[in-house]
Amino acid sequence: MAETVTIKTIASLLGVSPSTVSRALQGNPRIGLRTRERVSELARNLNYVSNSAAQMLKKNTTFTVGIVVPNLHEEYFSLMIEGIEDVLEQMGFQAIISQSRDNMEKEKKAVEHFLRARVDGLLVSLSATTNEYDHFQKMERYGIPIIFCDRTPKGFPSFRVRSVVETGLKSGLEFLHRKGMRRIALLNGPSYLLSADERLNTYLQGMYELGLETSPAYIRSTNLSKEDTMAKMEEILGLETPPEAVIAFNDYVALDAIKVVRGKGLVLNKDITFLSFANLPFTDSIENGPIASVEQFPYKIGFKAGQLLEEVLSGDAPEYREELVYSVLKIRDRT
Amino acid sequence: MAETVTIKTIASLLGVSPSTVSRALQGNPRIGLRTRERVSELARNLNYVSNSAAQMLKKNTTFTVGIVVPNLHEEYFSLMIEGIEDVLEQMGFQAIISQSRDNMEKEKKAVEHFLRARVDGLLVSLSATTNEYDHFQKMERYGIPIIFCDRTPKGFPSFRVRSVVETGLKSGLEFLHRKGMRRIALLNGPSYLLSADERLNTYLQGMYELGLETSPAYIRSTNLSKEDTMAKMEEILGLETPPEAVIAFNDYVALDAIKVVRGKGLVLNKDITFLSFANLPFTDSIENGPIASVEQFPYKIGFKAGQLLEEVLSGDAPEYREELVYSVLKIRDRT
DNA sequence: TTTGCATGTGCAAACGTGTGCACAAATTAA
DNA sequence: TTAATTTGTGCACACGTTTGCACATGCAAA
Repeated sequence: MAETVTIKTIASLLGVSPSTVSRALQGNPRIGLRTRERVSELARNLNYVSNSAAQMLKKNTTFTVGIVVPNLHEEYFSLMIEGIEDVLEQMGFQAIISQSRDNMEKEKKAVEHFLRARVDGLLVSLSATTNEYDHFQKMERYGIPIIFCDRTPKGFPSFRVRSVVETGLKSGLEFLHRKGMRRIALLNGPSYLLSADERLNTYLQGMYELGLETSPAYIRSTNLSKEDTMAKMEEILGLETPPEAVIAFNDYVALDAIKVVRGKGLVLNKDITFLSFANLPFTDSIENGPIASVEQFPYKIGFKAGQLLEEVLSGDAPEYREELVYSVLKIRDRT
Repeated sequence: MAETVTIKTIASLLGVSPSTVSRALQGNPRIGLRTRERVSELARNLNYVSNSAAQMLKKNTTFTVGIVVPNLHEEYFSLMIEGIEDVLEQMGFQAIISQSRDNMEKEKKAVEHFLRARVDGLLVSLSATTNEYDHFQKMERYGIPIIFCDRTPKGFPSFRVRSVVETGLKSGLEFLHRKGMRRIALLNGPSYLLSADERLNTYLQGMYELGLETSPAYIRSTNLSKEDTMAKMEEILGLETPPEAVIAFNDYVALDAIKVVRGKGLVLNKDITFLSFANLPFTDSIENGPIASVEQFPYKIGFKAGQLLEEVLSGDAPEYREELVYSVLKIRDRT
């Protein structure tokens, strides 16, 4: 309908120059009070909104940061995003979000888009299939800082905020041990995720410290798809001596694995017990769900990541750094 | 680190003019093959990425659309987003997402940001607290089309894609009736949402058609916060003759309401039965959850909204239009 | 009177990219 | 030979905004 109104429109309508309008809108004290008021009133009436592309071109900053997460439906990530947004808001920054759907190509496209848009910073939780980091190097070559959140890359020096699984998982193993369980399996995530690595190492060390035996047959990794998770759970249950407890990579993996258990007519928390990660709000409502969860505080991870970005942007973080958020075991009542 | 590389960098390095580089990168056939190849090779080596702000300024288009949803953690919305993204992707558009957290002020800020960024279109699911539409009018005055998805405004003419609750809900009422239930309550959403309106009207009409009595005491609306939902459910259970069944605005409301029921020591699907909307994947795993759900096909809603936007952008949709997606009842096995 | 200093405004260039037009060189047609 | 055409490239301006600098006016101090 109406033509887009620019600073020039206002200028010619008021018989002043565009520069005066620009300064008036910025509240520059060198512009007379009367002019300033006339400008801002007309701007309001015409619904003037500045063109951020033009501003960006001049100022070389966008006050915008990009967020790339594997998906949006996992509450874990949306809580993380809320943590990030809460920091950004008080910095006066806007967040724009993209999901990679755990697909490296989509992740690359999203990153490329953000680079073209010249965001001031990037916060990333890696897609499960990402095994190249060229797209991130490109960003850094353009001087755009990247903070990796929780799903951090292996062997790629960077700023990162990570959840420490060790604290919560060791408590979990001790808890299962106290319950009398000895055969404990690990249904892990893909091996190229640091978080999967950490779970595995902690599991091995924890089992060793408790004097429990481990076996390669008890350790499986899923690519996080429902199909693969169910297949791997089948394998675990098909063993001559199946485990008494399974530690699942996260609640979603636990849910998919539980489907297999139910399908076989086994009784949860009796024939087999689950312990999981990422304490989702709705897991309380699941019939005989995981007996305990390792809470990782995703909101806090996002919040710290936002703060770290703020530091980096203000030049206070000269060196790559890693921030840690310690996990805690939450035991559920399953009587 | 490295300076940002522009078209000029490449031009001076190659001893040609910026315009030649620009044309070469666009594959303009007027540029000689040799030059074209030299340019694109150097561009690749320097990791050149075009500055979309500059492009936008010239071409007055961004190939970007904004999405504003109340929140990201409800799978309903993230599925809708996936539907939208799948259309946009094949159009060669990028989606950028913002959440309003059901807060009108945040919604306004997000919309304003998208206006400044001059997105080519906007897809919106209204925040639950939105009761003014000035920010949307502003967008339209700038010629940016808006498609409302599912949470559509009342009394504000617009393009919209809406779920039709009638089909699924009437089947639901008949289903409860066949199960022998007569006292059926409605725990509705906020009255300014069209979807709440439609649930109410369908409920009233359906009850009438089945010859069942209705009473104002059986009709409550929550603002969707956990606290309010629980309070309203308390009210319903506190009645002299509480209902045999409750129709909840959606699965989240049902979950919160179910907490109250459990807290009172009542037995689900015996003392009181729930029927709900928005068939979330995890509701299957809830102990004695809703006996049936009205499936609204959020992915389809998003997909249709994307297609409608495509039409509008290509000028094929001169008039405001409403697309409907019909709901269906999904009955769960609760033996 | 000149000088100095606010006060308020405009000019012009710049950010990175795209494009109409002109033009030079090479080729072909007459 | 000259004229017409093709092929390849550059100039200059535009998009909307910001900003260093100049300048014009008014007014007080020297």
